[in-house]
Amino acid sequence: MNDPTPLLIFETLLTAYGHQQWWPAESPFEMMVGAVLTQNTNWKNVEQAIGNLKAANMLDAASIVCADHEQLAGVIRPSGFFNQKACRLQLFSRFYIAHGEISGLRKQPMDEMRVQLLALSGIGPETADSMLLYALEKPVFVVDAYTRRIFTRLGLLSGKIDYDAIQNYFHQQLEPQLSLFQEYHALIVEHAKRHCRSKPLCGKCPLLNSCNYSKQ
DNA sequence: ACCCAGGGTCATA
DNA sequence: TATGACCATGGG
Repeated sequence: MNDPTPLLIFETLLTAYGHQQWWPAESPFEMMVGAVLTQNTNWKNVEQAIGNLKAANMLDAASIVCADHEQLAGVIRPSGFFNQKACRLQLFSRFYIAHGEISGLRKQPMDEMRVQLLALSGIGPETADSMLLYALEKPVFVVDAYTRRIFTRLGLLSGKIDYDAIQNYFHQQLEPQLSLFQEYHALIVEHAKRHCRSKPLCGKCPLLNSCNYSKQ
């Protein structure tokens, strides 16, 4: 069988899992806060932290900027790395206000916005791209650890390759369509949740049909 | 008791 | 530039 294309993998995942409703958040700002809180952290923990922010009536940029560090850290405690993340949220919230909140951010060209997000301490490529894709509605492909793992196993990516190179690969292989990129990343996360977390292969993996899945 | 999770930064060589 | 240490909670 020929190598599967990224589009074929997408269709396989979509058929297997159906349409995902992503990102789970009630507002763009909540989405961006979630992007920081979920760094190397289980989403369940993030839900608690966001629930705490809502309960404290602190889920807006002004409240986060004005909050006392200790208080903010305490509120987001369940998400782990709470000291770091409190600083990151305050830094980002200041940026968010300074740039005209969501409408201001959405007016910026995608590449410029990406550079500016990356310039903030605590926002790396995956966090920046998640924000661009789900809050600012720019068609960027989000690369996460699962993406790397899955496509390496499929034999479509080599092990030694950095974030931007992987992203370039998908940008070349797919039409830059917002809904496609939003759905694709969501499906990859959903796939990882169901399969291949600790165990590499389970018999029900929908990607088993897609040729080389298993090598490495 | 160990491993992982919807990463990123910083110090060291 | 390329590893390693570090951040920290909650669930399997």
